[in-house]
Amino acid sequence: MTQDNKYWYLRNHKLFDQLNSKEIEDLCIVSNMKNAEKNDVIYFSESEVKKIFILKVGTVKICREDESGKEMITEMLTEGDIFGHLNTTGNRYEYAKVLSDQVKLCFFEAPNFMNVLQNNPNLSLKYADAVNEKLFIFQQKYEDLVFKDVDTRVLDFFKRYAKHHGKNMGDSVEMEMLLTHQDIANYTASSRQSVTTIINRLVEKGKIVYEGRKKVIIPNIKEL
Amino acid sequence: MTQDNKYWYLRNHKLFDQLNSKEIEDLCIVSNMKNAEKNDVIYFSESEVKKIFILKVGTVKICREDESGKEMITEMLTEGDIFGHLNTTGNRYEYAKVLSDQVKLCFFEAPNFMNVLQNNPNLSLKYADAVNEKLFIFQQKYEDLVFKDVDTRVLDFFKRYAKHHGKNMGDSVEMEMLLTHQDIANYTASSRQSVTTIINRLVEKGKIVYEGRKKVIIPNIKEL
DNA sequence: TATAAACTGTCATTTAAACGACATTTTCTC
DNA sequence: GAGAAAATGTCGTTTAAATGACAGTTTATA
Repeated sequence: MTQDNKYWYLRNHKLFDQLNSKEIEDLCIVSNMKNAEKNDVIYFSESEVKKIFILKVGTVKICREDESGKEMITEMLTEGDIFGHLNTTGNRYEYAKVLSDQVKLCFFEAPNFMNVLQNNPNLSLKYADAVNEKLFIFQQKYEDLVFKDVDTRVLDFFKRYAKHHGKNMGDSVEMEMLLTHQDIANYTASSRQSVTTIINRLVEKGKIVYEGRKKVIIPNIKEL
Repeated sequence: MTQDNKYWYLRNHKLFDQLNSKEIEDLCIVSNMKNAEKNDVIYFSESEVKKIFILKVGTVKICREDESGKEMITEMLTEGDIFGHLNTTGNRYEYAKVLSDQVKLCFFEAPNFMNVLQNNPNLSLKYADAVNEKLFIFQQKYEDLVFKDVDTRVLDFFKRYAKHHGKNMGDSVEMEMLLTHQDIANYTASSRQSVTTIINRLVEKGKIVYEGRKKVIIPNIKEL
């Protein structure tokens, strides 16, 4: 990964698009690039140094586990998304695992990133915005878990997945399915068997179509 | 509420403690103070102008409802806490209701607050921190809802309530209970009847003591 | 201070969804 | 391409917790 690539990537990220060339160059100096592949764990919340990651290519899941090892997927992230933590306060054990064949990402060590923030009010605001957006998503997830039943949550999962990971072809959406039923269960706070049953009902109704296990087509996203 | 009171309040809030006198004065100009009393609704997410509130005195609950009117309490806030929204993106219907006899609060209209943020990188960072803290809390709430059963969630509620609303007297904690069983149910994503039963079990075990309905004592917070 | 309204207590009943168990299918790997 | 491993499909069973119903208690208010 050359310095030039790094430069252009940062330049084109929504967080940094208002920085001038000098500022981007400063960012370049404190940023690192990294590649990883399927099933790699690329981030531990318990690691020595706090880091902020920005996904450039690929898809990862962010997971937590309870004492018994039961996994929960808190986020599915893709191009342009950020994860990791700046401040060290009370963040529970959490890790990121690669779902796509490849990921490319860029990361900063927290203290370095903080320094840059300190000198760029606009960037700080954008960072606050990004955190705010995540806050909204989690508030919504929480609300969904309280108010909605499993069927609805799984349906919502497909809508959201289609939005973030699908290719639109008119009303229909085509997508590569990177998650197993168990993963979908872990994401929707449900069980593997329930997910299987719900998906099969959706397939029977023609709302979604599976071509093998890895490719899903939603014939009409509006009627899902 | 005189200008002086306003000044001292802002001056002593953690968000603003690094601003100089001139900056605090600027904040004063765009800030408003407001009093309200028990059961008043002081904030609607759907109101015309987006606002940021800072609680000075008292306790409020932040609620959401589903279509059928079922209430969920997302947050219990007290002195120094902030709520409301800066950006307008997709925040669902949400309101704040006063629980204590009195509240005093201070608020900014979003655009004004943004202006101040824009010129104070340190303040932006602190604001980002505050949002981050909220994010952590919601991630934790989500995790608890996925992994923990009702008994544990209600117990956790008492621990948290003791921490934020209790007076410590050595190992014991004394607190004014501002919530009904129904409120606790709405906060813990549970039912009124379950909460009643669980509380009575805790009382039988001597873990908590009720003096009337409004005063609760936890004899030994460490053994709760 | 009487009456209504809100809150709490305690049942039995229902229900959504997890769980266990095992068969079948697909994918991986040697 | 055969065997192992992972993923999916389909049941019956279990379970945690909601719900409904009604009685008792406290608090509000007229």
